[in-house]
Amino acid sequence: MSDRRLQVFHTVAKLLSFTKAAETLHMTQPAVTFQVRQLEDFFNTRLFDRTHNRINLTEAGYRVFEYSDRIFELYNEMDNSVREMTGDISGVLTIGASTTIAEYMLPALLGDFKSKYSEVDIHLKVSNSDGIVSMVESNIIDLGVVESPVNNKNLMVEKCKMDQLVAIATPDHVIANHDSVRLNELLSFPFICREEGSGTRDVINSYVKDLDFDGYGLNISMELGSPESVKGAVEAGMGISIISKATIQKELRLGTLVAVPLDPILERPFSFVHQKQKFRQRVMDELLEFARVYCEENQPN
Amino acid sequence: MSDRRLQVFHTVAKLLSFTKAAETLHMTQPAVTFQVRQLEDFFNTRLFDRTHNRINLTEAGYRVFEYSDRIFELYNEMDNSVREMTGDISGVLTIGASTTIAEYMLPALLGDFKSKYSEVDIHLKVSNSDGIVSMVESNIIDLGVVESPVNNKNLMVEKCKMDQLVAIATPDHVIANHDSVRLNELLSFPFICREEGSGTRDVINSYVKDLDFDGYGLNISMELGSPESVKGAVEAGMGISIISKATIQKELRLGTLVAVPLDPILERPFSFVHQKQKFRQRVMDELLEFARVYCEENQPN
DNA sequence: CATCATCATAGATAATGTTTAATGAAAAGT
DNA sequence: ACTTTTCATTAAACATTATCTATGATGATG
Repeated sequence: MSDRRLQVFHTVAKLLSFTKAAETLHMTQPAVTFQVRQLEDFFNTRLFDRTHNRINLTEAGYRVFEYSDRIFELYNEMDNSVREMTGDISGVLTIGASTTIAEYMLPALLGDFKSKYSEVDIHLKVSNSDGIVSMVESNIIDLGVVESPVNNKNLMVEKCKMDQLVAIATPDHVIANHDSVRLNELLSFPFICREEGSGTRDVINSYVKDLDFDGYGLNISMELGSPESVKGAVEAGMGISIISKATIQKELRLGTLVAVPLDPILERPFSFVHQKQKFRQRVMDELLEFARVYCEENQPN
Repeated sequence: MSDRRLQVFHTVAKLLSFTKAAETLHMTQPAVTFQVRQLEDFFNTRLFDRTHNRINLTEAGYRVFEYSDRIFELYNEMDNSVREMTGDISGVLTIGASTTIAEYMLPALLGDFKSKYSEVDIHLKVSNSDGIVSMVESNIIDLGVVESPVNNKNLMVEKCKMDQLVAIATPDHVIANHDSVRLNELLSFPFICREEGSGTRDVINSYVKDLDFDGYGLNISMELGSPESVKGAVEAGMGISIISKATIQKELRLGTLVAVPLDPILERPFSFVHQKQKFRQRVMDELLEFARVYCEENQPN
């Protein structure tokens, strides 16, 4: 809700760009110009300095920016306050997540959430971890879910163990009926994995390093560019792999793959990041709580 | 500026009536219904209880009302703050005044004001004193100018001596070249005046009473319903009268009437009334100051 | 039970906001 | 110095939203 002109202005002021503000607000950039000018006409003064290629807030603009911040905070507080009173869980929640999470973890979680709270509309943006964090910072998204640890003291970070990495193989493979498998048992088999630089590969690398094998590493026979292709290769019997359990739910149900927990267990916590302002959207608190419970339930397996 | 829905809602909540809110906001009542419903849809709850013929705020509505108050205050503060910074005097000012003031005093004052600050738009509403005061109270107008004293501790009242009552006659009348005239000198002439109940008549009555004549009153030969008709009668040589100096500027310039100050002087202060909130429109402060100066200048004559 | 006052609804119209396409102006690359 | 690129503005067509007119429904009042 709230005043369109102020909202558009606020976004431009935050991003210091008409173009980026337009993208963020899902509108074209002339429309942004229009709204900002409305506001400038109203105040009878320029709010942005456009003399250089980069725009800057004028003194008046800065003041409007500060006030609009406070005004939006109040709007937000009002919104929460009313919805809390009426017990209403509805609204729009904009979430961002890194690729793997967005593709394998969130659909199930958000699906469940949505079936519980049907009046919530969820918008999901996909980007890499850094992108997600900066989107949270600039209020483009309400909530970010990323793999890597986040170090940003301006934001609230909450870890959630939803992901476990497991060894996978075809059902007829030697390790298929083990209850768990130690790393050295895997060394002899051809190993398929993601390319250097991927989040999953990083985790596996440091797992191997932590266990401190005396020189011997994994027998990497193939490096593939996506979780899907890795699964495909393993299903085709080309080797084994270590992969996020969340990504292979369908294959487990179909019986085309078998998952064997590692010993010691290899977990990768997810981080939920969001602004640490006092008044968040009620829907978001609800989703966070929902996610916590979800983690507990889907955890120890 | 600010959010239309909230603004409309706020007005309805204040007046507890869709119809009255519509009048106040210069719109039709269905439009008010529309905006309120937008807000109710947004919050997913009713804000007004319409079960009885009189509407009432629901609990949620009351909360929104409180918040909107704070939000508008911020908007207002932002507005003033920015305009103060840029030295901008512009905007819309809605003034209300009682008939005589609106017809004879304000046109000159507002004309001068407007020629100094051409970007100010002034809306003038005319009503009786009580009506004006209650309009100020419910924020329908920003500033009220009335004759009678105002006793309302919720409002700020500022007196301003702009009006002087003088004796008027044709230029060939006996009293025409007096520097001043005492009441007893007037008693012998046919006296024309406003009807019982009018503000001017009240003032004259109490003036006569205060001077405590021993029984003799004015020799009232005619009671007329408007300042214009009183002037006309005096111009036609039918008698003398006592009238607000502001109402006879044109006649003085034309020479069709002569004004003689009373001894003692008979003054009628005007009262400016407005809300006493901290943040008023900058334009209004400017107008008040302008009026003060104006009073000083047009005073001692 | 009829009448008045008040809010709701529907369809037409007016006002605002948005997009597409073209233009201008400043910075970066050649 | 000259193109290319990036970013904001302008203008006109188009879309959305708000408002008005006319009318209906409901509760209060005499």
